[in-house]
Amino acid sequence: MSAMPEKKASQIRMSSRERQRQLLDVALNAFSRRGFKGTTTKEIAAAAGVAEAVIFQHFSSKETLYSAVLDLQLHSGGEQKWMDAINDCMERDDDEGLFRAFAEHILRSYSEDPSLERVILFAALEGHQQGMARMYQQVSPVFHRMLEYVTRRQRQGALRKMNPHAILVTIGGMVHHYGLLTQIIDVPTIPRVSHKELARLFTRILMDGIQENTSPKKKNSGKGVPAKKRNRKAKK
Amino acid sequence: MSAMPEKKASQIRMSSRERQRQLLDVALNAFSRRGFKGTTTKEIAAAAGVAEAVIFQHFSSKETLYSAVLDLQLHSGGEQKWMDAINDCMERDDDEGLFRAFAEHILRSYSEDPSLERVILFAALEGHQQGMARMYQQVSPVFHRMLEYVTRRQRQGALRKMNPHAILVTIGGMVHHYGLLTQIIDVPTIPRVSHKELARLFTRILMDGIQENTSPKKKNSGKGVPAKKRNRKAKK
DNA sequence: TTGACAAGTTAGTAAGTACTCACTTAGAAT
DNA sequence: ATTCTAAGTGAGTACTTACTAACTTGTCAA
Repeated sequence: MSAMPEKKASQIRMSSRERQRQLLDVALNAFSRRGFKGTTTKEIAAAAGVAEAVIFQHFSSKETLYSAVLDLQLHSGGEQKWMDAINDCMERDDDEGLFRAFAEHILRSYSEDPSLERVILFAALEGHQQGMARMYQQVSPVFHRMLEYVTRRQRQGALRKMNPHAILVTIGGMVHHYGLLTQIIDVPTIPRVSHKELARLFTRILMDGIQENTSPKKKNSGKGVPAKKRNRKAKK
Repeated sequence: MSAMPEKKASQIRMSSRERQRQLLDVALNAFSRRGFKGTTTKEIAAAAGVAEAVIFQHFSSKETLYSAVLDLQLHSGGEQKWMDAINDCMERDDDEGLFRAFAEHILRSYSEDPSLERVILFAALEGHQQGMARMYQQVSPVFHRMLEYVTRRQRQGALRKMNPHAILVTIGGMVHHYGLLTQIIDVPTIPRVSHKELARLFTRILMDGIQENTSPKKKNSGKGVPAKKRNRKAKK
C-alpha cells in the first residue's frame, strides 16, 4: 500500500497511466476497508491527493473503478505458480504435499494481501456479481482439478471413500477461517504461526486426524515429511 | 409513492412494542442483505409499511437501530442449549460427540438464520465494534471451555499433542466455511447434505483424517460407521 | 360524545452523494 | 517566446441521506 503522502501530492503531475494505477491502489485500500457503499469518491480522491473530478477522467463511474480494482487484483498473476505447485504434487501422487501447497498459497494470500481477501468478502456480501464471477473464474479450475484428483486417489485406495467436496471444504475452511480470524477480523487470542508450520499442521490434521492412535501409523516415523516411497520423477 | 396496495400494513396501528419488534425484524433482514451503509432508513420504513419518521420515534438514530438489531439477535437464547450439549459431552469425555454437537449448532445457525451470520460478517467487515464485542462475548466462553477440554484430553493421551487452537480453528473453519459457501455466498456446486450427516462427516475427518489406513483403528471395529458402505454416491 | 394521547403522516432540512462542466495550468514541441 | 494539449481544478448539479417539526388520525376511557 504505497499511498502517496498527501503533502506534495497535489503538486505532482502524473502521466495518465501512472495516475490511473495510483487511483487503483488507493481505491483498493479504501474499498477493502469500508466496502463499496462505505467508500466515497471524495475519500479516494483525497487519499490520492487530487480533485474528485480526476477519478472520472479515468473511470466513467465509481462502479467502473470498483470493477477495475477487482479485475486488476484478481488476475494479478500469483495463481499460476499455485496451479503449477499443485499440478506438480498431483503428478507425483503426493497427497500431503498437495494439501500443503494449497494451504500455503491461501495463507500467503491472506498475509501478503489482506486487502484482496477483504475486498472479495465485501464483494460477496454486497452482492457484487462481477467480483464473484471473477473469483469463481480464478478458483474453480483449481477446485475442479482437486476434486478429480481426490476422486481418483479414493479409487486407488489412498484416501478414504467419503464425499470429496467435504475434503475440499475441510482444508479450505481450516485455512480460510484462520485467515479470516487473524487477518480480517483480527481476533487477538489466536496465536500466529509461520505459514509453513501452519500448513503442515493443518495438513497433518486433515490426513491423520486428531485422535491419538494406539496402532502406529506408518507416517509417523520421525518428524518431517519424508517417509513414503521415493517418488518417481514427473513424466514430462 | 409507497404503492402498497396488497397489504393493509399501512392501515394497521400497532402498539409501540409490536411496531418496535417489527422494525427490528425488518431491519435485520435489510442490514443482513446490504450491510449498514448499504441500507437506508427509507427502505426499512417501506418494508415495514410505515413512514420513515416512525423509525425515529422508536430508535434515536440508525446506529441505535442497528445496535438493537445486533443485541436482540446475539443473545436470542439458542446458545444455552449449545453450551449444555457441549458440557454434557465434556463430562462424558465424548470427544466425537462434542465436536459433532459443536458443528451441528453452527450448521443449524447458518441454515435457520443466515441473516444473523450475514449481519455478523458485515459487522466484522464494516468494523462495527459493538457487534464484534457482542459476538466475542457469546463465542468466547464456548471457545475457552473447549480449549481447556482439548488440552486436558491431550494430557490424558486421548488426543494428539498439537496446538489446541489449531484443532478448534479446524472444526470451526470446516463448518463456517461450509455455511459461508452454501448460505451466504451461495455457491451452487457445493452439494447440500443434512446437518446431522455433515456434522458426522466433518467430525470423522477431524478425528480420523482422510487417509485410508492399512492398520484398522480401534474406533472403527466397535461402533457402526462401516468404512466402506457409505458415500459411494459421488457427485455427478 | 368527547377529548386526551399515542401512533402515524407530510413536508420539510442540512449535509452528503456521484458526477459534470467550464476553466486553468504545466510543460513539451514548434 | 508561442501554441497546443493533456492533466488537473473549483464550483457547481441533481439527487439521496439521516433526521426533525408540526400536523393528523385512530382508539378508548370518561
